Amino acid sequence: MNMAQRRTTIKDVAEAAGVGVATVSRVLSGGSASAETRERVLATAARLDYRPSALGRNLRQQRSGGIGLLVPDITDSFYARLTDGVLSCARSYGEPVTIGVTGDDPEQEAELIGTLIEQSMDRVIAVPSGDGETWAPALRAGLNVVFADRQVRDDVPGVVADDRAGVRTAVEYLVGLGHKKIAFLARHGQSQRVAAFTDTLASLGVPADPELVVHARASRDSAYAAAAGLLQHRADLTAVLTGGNMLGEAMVLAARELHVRIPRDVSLVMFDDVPWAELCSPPLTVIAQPAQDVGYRAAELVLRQGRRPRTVTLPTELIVRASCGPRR
Amino acid sequence: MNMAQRRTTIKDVAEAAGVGVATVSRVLSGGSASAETRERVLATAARLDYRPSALGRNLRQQRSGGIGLLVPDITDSFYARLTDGVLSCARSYGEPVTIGVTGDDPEQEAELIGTLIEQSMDRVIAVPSGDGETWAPALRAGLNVVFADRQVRDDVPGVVADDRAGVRTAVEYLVGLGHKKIAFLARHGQSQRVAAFTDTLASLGVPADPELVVHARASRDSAYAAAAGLLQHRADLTAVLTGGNMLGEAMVLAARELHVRIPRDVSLVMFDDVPWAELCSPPLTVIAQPAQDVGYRAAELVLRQGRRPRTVTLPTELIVRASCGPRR
DNA sequence: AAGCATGATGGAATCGTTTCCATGAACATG
DNA sequence: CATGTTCATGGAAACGATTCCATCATGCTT
Repeated sequence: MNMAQRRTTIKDVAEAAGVGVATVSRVLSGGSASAETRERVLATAARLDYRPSALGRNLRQQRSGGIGLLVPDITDSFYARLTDGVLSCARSYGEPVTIGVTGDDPEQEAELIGTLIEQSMDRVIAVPSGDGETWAPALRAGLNVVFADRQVRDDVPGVVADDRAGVRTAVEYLVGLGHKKIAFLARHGQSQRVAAFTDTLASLGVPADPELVVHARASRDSAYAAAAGLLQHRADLTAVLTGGNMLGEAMVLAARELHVRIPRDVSLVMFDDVPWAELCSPPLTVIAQPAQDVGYRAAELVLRQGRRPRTVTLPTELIVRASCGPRR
Repeated sequence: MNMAQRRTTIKDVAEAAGVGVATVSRVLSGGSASAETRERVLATAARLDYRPSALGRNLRQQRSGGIGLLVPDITDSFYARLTDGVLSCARSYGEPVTIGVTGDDPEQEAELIGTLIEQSMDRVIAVPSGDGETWAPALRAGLNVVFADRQVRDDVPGVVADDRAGVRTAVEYLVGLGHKKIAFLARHGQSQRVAAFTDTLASLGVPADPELVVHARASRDSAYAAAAGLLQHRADLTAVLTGGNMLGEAMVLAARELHVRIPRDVSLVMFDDVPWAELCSPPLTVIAQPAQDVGYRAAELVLRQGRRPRTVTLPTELIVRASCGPRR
C-alpha cells in the first residue's frame, strides 16, 4: 500500500455514525440492529466509501474466504472448463478463487497444499495428482476438501464424470463397427479408464492385447511420440481410443504426418469433447465429459459442505461424428 | 477449521525454543540472530511442524501476499496460456495467484476489483475489460497494477503483444497473394487491430470497404453468426482475417457449413496460434502471439515493480500454413 | 579509560475485524 | 408489583504475526 491515502476503517464509520464498532459490524453482516441505526450506519458507510478489510476479518475468523483450486494444467481445455465451472459457481456466492497448478506432480501438489494450509484456505477443490496421501495434512488441518474428476480417497467427497461408462460405450461402438484390434492411448494415472477398456473388451469376447494399451506422460511431445509409435508399429491396428484431448490431438497429428487416414485406415475416438474436435477433418467422435458441471458441482459441494462424504458421478456421452468407420 | 487440533503458533515455538516471539519471527524471515539461536529456533519450528499463518502476517503487513489476476475468459486458449505464464512465474517466487473472470464486462470487472481492494491484494495483473476507468479505485487504493494484452491507461505499466505489426504482416501477405476484398472479423475492443488493418490497406493502396470490418460479441454464438453473415452476404470476399482464436474457430465452422472452401474460395488468417490450428484441414495460417510470455513477463513486472510505468511489447509472428491461396 | 557503534534480544504495540459478555430498556407474565 | 425474557447496544478481548524501540553486551576507536 504505497503512498495511498489511509483507508477507512470500521472505527471511522462507527465514529461518524455515532455508534459502536460492534454495531457497525452487526449492521454490515445482517445482525440485530434497529431500523434507524441500520439506515444511519449504511448511509455513513456509503458516504465514507467504506470497504471492510478482508485481512482483519480473516484473522478474527481464522479462515480465508474463498476457494482454493488445484488443477494439473490450466492450458488443457478440460481443466480450463472445469476451472470455469468453479469460478462461475464461486462468483454467484461472491467468493474469490485462488488457483494453483500442480503439473500433475505429487511433490508440487504437496507444496501447494502447504500454502493453502498457511492461508487457512478452508475450502479446497482439487484434481488430485497422486494416490491421495499428500492430502493427509490438509485433512488434519481441518480443510474442507472436494476432489474433482478423480477420486483417490474414501474420506473426501468428490465430483467425477462416469468415465467407466464412457469408455465402455465407446468400446462397444467400435466393436459394433467390427473392430478387433483396438488400442488405448492413456495418460499415466488413468488406470480406471484402462480397466474399463480391458474389461469391456473381455465382456464382448474380444481378445485384449496388452501391447495395445500404451501410456504417455503429460507433455505434448510424449503424447505425440506414443501416438506415432502406435501407428508405426502396429499396422494391424484399426481403431484407437485416446484417454484425453491432448492425446487425441497427438493422434490426429501423428496420423496426418504418417499419412494414416482417419477413419479409412484407423478409426479414432477421443475421451473429452473440446471445441476443436468439430474443426478437425473429419470431425472427431468423442466421449464428452461435462467438465464445467464437474467444476460447478464441486464448488457447490465445498461451499455447502454436508455431514457425510459422498461422491457425485456425472454422466458422459458418446458423440458420434465422423472419425470412425467399419473395420477395413 | 472444524474439529482440527489447535495449530502451532509462533508463541509455541518461542516458548519451546526459549526465546522471544520477535526472535522467532526474525529467524524465519532472515533477520539478525546468532547462529546458535537460529539453529535452535529452526529445529524447534521443524519439530513442532510450525507453519506461519498468512492471516496474522497479512493483517500486520496490511497486504495479502500473492497476485490477483483478472482475465476475460479462462476457457479461451489465449487467456489460459497467459494465465499459465503468470502462474509459472508466481510459482518460482512462491506466490499464490487469485483469479477472477470478468466475462470481458466492465461491470463484472469493477466488482472483482472491489474484492481485490478488500483483500488488499496489492499486486494485480489484468486483461482490462473497458477503457480503464474501472481501475481508478484500485490505483487510488495503491494497488500495483500491470495490464496484460491490452493497454488502456498511460499510468499503468503493461505487457502486450505487437498486434499492429502482426496485423500489418498478415495484410501484406494477403495483398501479396493478390487479395483485394479482405474482411476483418473483430471482437469488440480490438480497435487497435482494426486500425492496423485499415491503415495497412491504405498504405498498400487497397481501397478499404468499411462493411468488411465486422464486430462480434464475446460469445461463440455471436462469433458464428458474424462469420456466417460475412460469407453469405459478401460473395466477392476472397480473404478473411479474424481478430482472435474463437473468431477463427467460428469462421472455420461457418465455412464448412456453407460449403465455402478454405483456401480455394476464401483464404483465412487467424490472430493467435492455438494447438488446434494445426489440426484443421487445411492447417491454419496464424499470427502467433506469445501468450505465455505475456503472462510471465507481466508477473515479473508486478513482482518487481519499478519506479516508472512502462509498457513492454513482445513480438508476434506470422506462421504460414495452408489456409491461404492466391486470389481466385 | 571513555565513548561510540553494532549486533542480538525481547516486551509491547500494532493491524481491522468479529465476537463475547455485560448492561439497560421495554415488554410480558404471574 | 416483581420477575423473567428479549432486543439493542457498546467496550473490551481475541486472533497471529510483524515491527518498533529500549536494553544489554561486545568490540573498536580516540
